[in-house]
Amino acid sequence: MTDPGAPAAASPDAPPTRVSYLVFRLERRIRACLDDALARHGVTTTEYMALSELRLRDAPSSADLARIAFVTPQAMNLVIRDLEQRGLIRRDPHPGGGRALRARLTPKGLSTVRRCDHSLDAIEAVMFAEIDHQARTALAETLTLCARALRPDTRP
Amino acid sequence: MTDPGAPAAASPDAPPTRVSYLVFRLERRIRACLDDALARHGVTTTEYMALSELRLRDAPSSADLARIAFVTPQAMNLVIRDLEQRGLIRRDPHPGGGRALRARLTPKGLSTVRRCDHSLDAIEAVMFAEIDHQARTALAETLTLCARALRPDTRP
DNA sequence: ACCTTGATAGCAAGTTACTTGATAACCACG
DNA sequence: CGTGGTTATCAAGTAACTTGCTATCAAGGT
Repeated sequence: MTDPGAPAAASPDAPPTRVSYLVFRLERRIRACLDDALARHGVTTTEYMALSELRLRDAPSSADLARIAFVTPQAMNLVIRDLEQRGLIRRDPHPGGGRALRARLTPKGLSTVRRCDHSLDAIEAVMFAEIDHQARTALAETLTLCARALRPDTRP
Repeated sequence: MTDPGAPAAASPDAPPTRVSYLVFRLERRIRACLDDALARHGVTTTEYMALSELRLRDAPSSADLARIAFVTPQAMNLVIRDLEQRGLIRRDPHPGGGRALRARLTPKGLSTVRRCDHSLDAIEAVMFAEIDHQARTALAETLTLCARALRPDTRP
């Protein structure tokens, strides 16, 4: 059978493979593996990403998280409210008043995100098996620069 | 207002940013830009990827394309049939018999995919503005290796 | 001949992770 | 006091998948 990874020739003008396309493909692969692994912990990849961001930041609101993840406030709110109902996070009104609710991980949420981390560690170990340390850091750096260049909000 | 790009401190144990997460974020950004640009040409990102693959390969069937893109045959079939109805591709029965239909780009499909290429060129130009040529090739190479490592089908 | 096997195309329904649009609460400002 | 900005939340819709099923076609085994 034809190898799905190799172009298999037969093209009049051969356009080079786009980096964007490589990003799409890799994202699909990681997500498929991660969805599968996280299902055993009862969370989705989207939820895991929100939980990770909550651990990293200082009690952001749902709208803050939406800006971070480049999604609409409504989309993030659905995720956050679901996580709250399942006891993985809790939300308190902002001390300075206002309508914003500051979200934090509960102990249960923290232990969940730690278990998910181990699942992702296993996937990245496979993914990076043939990649040396220098190439990994170069990859992370370049990906960060690319994402920053495509930001909609113009920043310094 | 908080910068959504920087972690903004305040975390007990600071876990390092995962490469997977960087891939997810960049994919989201590229897709948002590309969906927007391709809408003017009347195709979606998914359709554009299928059209690109059709230009690169020698008249694959819908099932072939599904394997290439890591989706189910049904999912790819929906895309292919829609593209056929819109006259961007045509399908002929396989000369060796069988049920498979070999898909090819029509002239209209080819000109469409070329116009889409220019849209993607513009996006990648922005994305790579601060990235030198060596880092770009290193990025492409590492992404390819990572995707290959996560393949479900074991190949040499 | 007959029947399974394997690969394909196609239909139907359901899911996930979003989207836009609208409503309402809350604060600060002029 | 009203006006604008930010937030949460409800409602409906969409893109891009998924699983499950059926039907067609060719090749191989008995």
